[in-house]
Amino acid sequence: MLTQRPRGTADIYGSAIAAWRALEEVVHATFRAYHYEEIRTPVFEHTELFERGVGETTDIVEKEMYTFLDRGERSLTLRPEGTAGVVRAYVENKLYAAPGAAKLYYIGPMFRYEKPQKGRERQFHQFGCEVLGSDDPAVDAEVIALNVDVLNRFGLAGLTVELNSVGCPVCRPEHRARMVAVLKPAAHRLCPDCQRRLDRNPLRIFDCKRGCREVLAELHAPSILDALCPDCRQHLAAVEALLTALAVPYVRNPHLVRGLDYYTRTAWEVTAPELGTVGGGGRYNGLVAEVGGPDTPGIGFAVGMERALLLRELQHGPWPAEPRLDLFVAVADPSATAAAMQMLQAVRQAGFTADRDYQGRGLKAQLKQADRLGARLVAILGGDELARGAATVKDMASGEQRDVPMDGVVDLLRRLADGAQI
RNA sequence: GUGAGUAUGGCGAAGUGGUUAACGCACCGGAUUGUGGCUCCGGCAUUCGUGGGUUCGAUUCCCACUACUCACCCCA
Repeated sequence: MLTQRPRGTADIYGSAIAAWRALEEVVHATFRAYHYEEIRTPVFEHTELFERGVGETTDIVEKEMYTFLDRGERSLTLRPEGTAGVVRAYVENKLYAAPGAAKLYYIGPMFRYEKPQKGRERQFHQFGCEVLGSDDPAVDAEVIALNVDVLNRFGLAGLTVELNSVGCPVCRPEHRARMVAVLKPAAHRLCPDCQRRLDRNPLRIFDCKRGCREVLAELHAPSILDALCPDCRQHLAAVEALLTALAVPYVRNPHLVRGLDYYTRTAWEVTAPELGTVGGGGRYNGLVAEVGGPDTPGIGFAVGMERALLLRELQHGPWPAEPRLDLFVAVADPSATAAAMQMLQAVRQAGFTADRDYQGRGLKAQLKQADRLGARLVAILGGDELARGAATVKDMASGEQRDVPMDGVVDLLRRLADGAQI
């Protein structure tokens, strides 16, 4: 146990880091282009925030939260998703007082107590955004376009936007009641999972893979799209028209249900054939009021970063190796240690990457190491060089070597960087 | 929460109820004095996830536990 990470967590290091940083850079650059501001909220919040904000009956709240008491007997929970914390911060800091809609994005770790499998961990990472203060369908369309754009910028292809409307407090309860009324008498014909869904989330039965859909068809169970109220219907139509205008390809999926209770109207998922869901989002017009703020419409999405990275690797293979080392300093004699360190520091401070051996290995082994590290140049420093006041500098690609004054190595590197030959 | 599979050196991977647990890669050292990539030679698991049991004897058989992987559920 002592040397084993907790289940469902990962150490991210080595060759994986480059891919992570690249993704993070794409995220920041994309949100900057759309004029979003980053917000960093705590990784833990009061448990009630998630209970209210995510929904008491969701899987997340019922069985997936990392909840603990702190020393002051407060119940705190490691955030299982990003929206609740951002909405809380929006209300607490009165960001609604600023003119216009608030456009916020976040990036960071989330925590859910789940059984790990491919693309699913207990500590995972999401980036996402929230737009608070506008009910304009143009915002829906822009946020969906942004959701796709950021993934495309990361090099992901073949993504599909699945789009649906889950209605609003006016039309959803009605639809739900009609579904239950139709299905309840036939409950015994549904699979055990769907019998539970009937009470919890009847819309999900449309997604059943075990034949329950046939029962739905036979009973003419109502589709949510047919049950939408005029306002919701109009909103959806406007969003679709704008997506088309933006050339964002999407498919309607009337069975798409977002897991969290706070969603209203627009709901979507971005999926990849290789992996399934990479990200998803929706509108949540009741959430801000639910957590005690002014009645404010909102919309947002989240993308699973592990999944984006996984997909990137499936589509393009392993991330290319890190850039090579500009200079390796081989210490051929301990008496040259100080001179070697001076050279290293000078080269590093000039903006190049440089390294040496710390194991006290022989010159041969140091050259071998330099080769493995992909060093462009190796500077050999020993008794001879000290006496001469010049390092023996070897070009590892050509094998040629020549004497270079101790303080001339930076200059040489600069010339090489400009394309000169050694 | 349900189901299935797997656990052998840094990594990959053979193997058998019984003296010294293959092999490949990596790593370390050497093959001329202070010089890499190729080649050659040598070194590198008192030990086979952990704990029990069966047995004269178990890494190989049984049980439990733990971890990992995959699927379901759900989701990112």
